[in-house]
Amino acid sequence: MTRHKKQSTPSPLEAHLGFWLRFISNHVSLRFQHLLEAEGVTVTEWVALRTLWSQEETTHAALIQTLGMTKGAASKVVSRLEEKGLAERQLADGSAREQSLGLTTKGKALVPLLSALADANDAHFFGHLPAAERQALMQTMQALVQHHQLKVVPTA
Amino acid sequence: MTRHKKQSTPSPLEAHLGFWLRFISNHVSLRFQHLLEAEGVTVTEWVALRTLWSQEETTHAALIQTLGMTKGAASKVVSRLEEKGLAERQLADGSAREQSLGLTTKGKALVPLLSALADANDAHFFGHLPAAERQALMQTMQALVQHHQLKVVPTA
DNA sequence: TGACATTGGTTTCCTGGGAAACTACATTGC
DNA sequence: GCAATGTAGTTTCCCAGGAAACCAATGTCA
Repeated sequence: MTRHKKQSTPSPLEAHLGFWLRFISNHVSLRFQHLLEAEGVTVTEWVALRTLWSQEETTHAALIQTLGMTKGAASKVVSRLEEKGLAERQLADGSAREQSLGLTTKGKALVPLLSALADANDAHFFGHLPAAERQALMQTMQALVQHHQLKVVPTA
Repeated sequence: MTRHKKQSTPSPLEAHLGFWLRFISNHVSLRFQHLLEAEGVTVTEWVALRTLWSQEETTHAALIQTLGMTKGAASKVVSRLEEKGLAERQLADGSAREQSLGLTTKGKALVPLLSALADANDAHFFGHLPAAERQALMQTMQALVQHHQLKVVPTA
């Protein structure tokens, strides 16, 4: 935190909460990425799949929202999923342009499996914490989102 | 967390602590990135600069450590810093291969400024929290690192 | 109805990082 | 002394994502 006296030396990296969050977050994501690898899917693809799973009909725009990526990137994600036979685009009713995205049966079958991996990964990293602390941590994070009105995950 | 009964529906993304950490972390990094942009420097470059600042003499290997990147990528970072006139490589004494890295005067001058930005960014995101909570959060993060013996930031 | 603006989605170009091949120095063992 | 092996650092190739140009369908307003 900034103090009023002039700092004689620039604050070290580890002085910042941002540093530690990034540190942990990267580890968590990286491990998850390795888990997913076995299923031939990337983390972003997982997010997309999970999103498509919840809503039977999803628009491209909605996907962009939850993915927190540019529309160009999102478009490519969908293409990849299509190539892997997990999702498919089709034109939305009454439009020759907007598309509705959905999972293939293969995709639908895969999601629960991936979800289990996500659970496992979270358990691996945080399972040893007392439930109260886990709860508190999640609370804090959500409060931050709230406080700053953070809208969409920028994949940064 | 995994329950013993079979889940009827795959757990949503937001059920995972990893999700929230990534969410916040990305926002924090992204904003910092924008701040740095004005100075023509990326986040990784900042990390490298700050590291070089602490030790008057840094080896390439040491840099790789703190950057948490492959040696190839690290090498490129150094090259970029060199092009920007912020750092320089030179052969370590008594070796025709190992190099010692250091900041140029321009680089040395820049670090405190960037450091201030890092402080400001952290303050922006976490400054409103009571000191105790900030403390607790950092504690939790560091405990996680400890518990899992996390070694190096994988930039993922 | 027809010009213009808007909007959904794709494509192209560029950048940063990982993987692995590669180069040149260094070390070890004979 | 010199082959074989190891090691520091660079380079090449590839992939994912952002930015912005682009294309086509839609909406709007005169």
